Amino acid sequence: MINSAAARLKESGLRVTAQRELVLNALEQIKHGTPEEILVEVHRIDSGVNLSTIYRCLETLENSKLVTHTHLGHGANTYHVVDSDPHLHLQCSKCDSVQSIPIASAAQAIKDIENYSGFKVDPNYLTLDGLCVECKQAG
Amino acid sequence: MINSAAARLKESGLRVTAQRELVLNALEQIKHGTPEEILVEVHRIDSGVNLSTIYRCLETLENSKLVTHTHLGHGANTYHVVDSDPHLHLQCSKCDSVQSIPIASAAQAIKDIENYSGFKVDPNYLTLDGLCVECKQAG
DNA sequence: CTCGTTGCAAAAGATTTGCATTATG
DNA sequence: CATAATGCAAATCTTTTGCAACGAG
Repeated sequence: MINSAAARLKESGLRVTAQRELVLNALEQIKHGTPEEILVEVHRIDSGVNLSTIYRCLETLENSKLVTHTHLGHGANTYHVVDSDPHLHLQCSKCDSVQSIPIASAAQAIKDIENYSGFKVDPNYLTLDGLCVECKQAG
Repeated sequence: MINSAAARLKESGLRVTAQRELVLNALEQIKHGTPEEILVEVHRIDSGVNLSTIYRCLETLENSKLVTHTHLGHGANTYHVVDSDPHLHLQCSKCDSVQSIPIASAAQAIKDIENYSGFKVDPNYLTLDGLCVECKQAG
């Protein structure tokens, strides 16, 4: 837990609602997940929360930079909390497993890309496809 | 044009159909696009082609490595032809513009990430979000 | 000719929206 | 108490699938 969900909402100037706290806490539990997966986690605490509320909360939280999302693989979007230790995602195109690694491991490389392109890269959104260790060996 | 669409299909052991040629040629024209955008381009030549055929063609072509796709931004999937000069995509989160840069500029980045994680990265799928030059200056 | 491919329509899945109700500040 | 957020149901958008007709090899 970085900081209480309520505190982070307040800092961002957002209303503190039970649902938003639940979404933030759920994301901290599961690290990353689709709206559907987040709903399941939220329902462990309060089964009355609606899917469209999850979507709306995620949109609000993303606007306030409390969460971000990436497009993992071929499925639905995946959201995760923004924290002090940004990371990038590696997804295996064979088994769909997702691995997170600290952004530092690619920091210099990202600088190279920025210098080359003039682009300001947002590493929170970075997702790479490829083969994980297991599938690489198996294949 | 890298090689005639029909020739590439034949090389890959695929049946040569008008629709597949149209999809390949459309992708060469527009460089990258969603199934819907590809349909529009294909319809300039033959307005009888069905959207589901576009989806099926793309799937087939992707299986044979003639095209790949990435998840750009917040919208639908984007497909592009595979050519001899692989590139990665940079998408601006503000204006949604897409810039392609040669893979070489990220080669070291990818090596670093592979060394760190054990992952075998497929750079054809790589898309970075961030701010393009214009929006960076504007913002 | 045979079997893969296509068109069409319907189904399935994901996300968004209108509106009445509830709850925060 | 005013206004933003929520629940619910319906609408929308994207992608997939069953099936009969068509076309490549």
